[in-house]
Amino acid sequence: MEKEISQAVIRRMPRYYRYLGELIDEGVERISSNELSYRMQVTASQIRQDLNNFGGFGQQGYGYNVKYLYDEIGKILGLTQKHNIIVIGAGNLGQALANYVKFEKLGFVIIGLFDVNPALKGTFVRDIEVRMLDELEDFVKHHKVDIATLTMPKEAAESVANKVVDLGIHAIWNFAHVDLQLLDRDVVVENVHLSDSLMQLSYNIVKSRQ
Amino acid sequence: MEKEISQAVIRRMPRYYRYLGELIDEGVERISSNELSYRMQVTASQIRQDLNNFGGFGQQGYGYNVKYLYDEIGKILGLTQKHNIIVIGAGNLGQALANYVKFEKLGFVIIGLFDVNPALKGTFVRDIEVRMLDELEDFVKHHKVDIATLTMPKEAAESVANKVVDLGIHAIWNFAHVDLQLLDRDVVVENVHLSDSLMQLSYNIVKSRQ
DNA sequence: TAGATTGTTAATCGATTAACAATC
DNA sequence: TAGATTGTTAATCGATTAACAATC
Repeated sequence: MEKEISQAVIRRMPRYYRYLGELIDEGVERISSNELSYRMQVTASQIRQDLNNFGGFGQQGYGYNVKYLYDEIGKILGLTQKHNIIVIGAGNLGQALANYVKFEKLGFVIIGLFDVNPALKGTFVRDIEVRMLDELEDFVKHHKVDIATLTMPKEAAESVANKVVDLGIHAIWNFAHVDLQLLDRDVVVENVHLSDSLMQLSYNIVKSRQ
Repeated sequence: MEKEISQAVIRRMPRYYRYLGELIDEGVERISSNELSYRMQVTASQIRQDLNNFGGFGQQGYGYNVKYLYDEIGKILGLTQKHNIIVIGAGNLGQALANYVKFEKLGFVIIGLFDVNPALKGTFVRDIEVRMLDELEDFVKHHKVDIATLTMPKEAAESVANKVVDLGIHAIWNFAHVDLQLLDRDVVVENVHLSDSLMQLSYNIVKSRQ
């Protein structure tokens, strides 16, 4: 196996991707690590190190071809393939995510919305029908589902997460405010803990006042 | 000035806070760094190091008093004071956040919702009226606003961010998919880049398949 | 060719873990 | 007092930055 690439590096890749996309929009064809470092407020050294984890995308004396590098990072991030997403928990946050068209441009398409509240059954968010959670097994049989988004209350998250993995979904985007205990299960989890983010902001507010 | 505490440490504090809250709910009175490390899947050494950045909260031979430590971390994170929040951008995400009651338990209260779309003027989300953005200046004069949440399209984010700081709001919770350039401005920014999170998940999906 | 800039090795810095003396 | 466990120093590990030879 090749040497593992650290999550610190992975976390920075979407940002590179975003800046390169902006450069394309501006019509910039080539860029040096030095110019990019100035724009992004990171060191040129870090940019070159990060990119060289995945291969040599530049050319000495020239720099990087913007379009080429953009496409390569897209490949690295798996954006060349479509990702079908379901959202479990059709409350405010679930509906908000289902309404987000922006994700579709990156290849992430929400194809299903589930809840346990019978009052929501058959209602629509955009063109997505809200189904009952007990229909999930049948749904998964007929649709390819790549990612399950968890936007239900934290009490239910763990058991739903296990169910989802049982049904063959191997990626979870978790908004529930718990650490899912899925040890030894074949699943990758990405957490979005909004209240943690708010608390970090709060800390920095207090600090800035000192 | 005391030695700066790294953001790596700060990022972990809300998680400690959450676990200690759960321990209180379970009726646990005291806990050792070793027991806590087992629950949280981190090293006991890291827990003790992290906490000792802020002071000695434990007692040799005893461990940590759960309730006391919980309260102290709450103080560190600034949760003893109420934070008034406004949300700018009353689209899906903005409305979802305005509907989140959970944040209120932590002292974060959403007191205003703003947009530029006249169709939304005067509508309500929970008990929060949607106001037009040009009413913001007047609103800020009559209400204490601690945090401005940006949930508008990225094109507008930078100018709104500057306006908000001009009006005396010194904290921004930014959901717009841009890096706000607010150098030399007296403001703390916390970013939530949902599509970056999704791309990181996508990378890990591809990797797990190899 | 000469200048520019990468890819990569080496040096530094910071964060994590281990160890243990202090002490409850 | 003896055992337990912290607070803190020292050691290790990993990530970032600097330097420069390779090369376009």
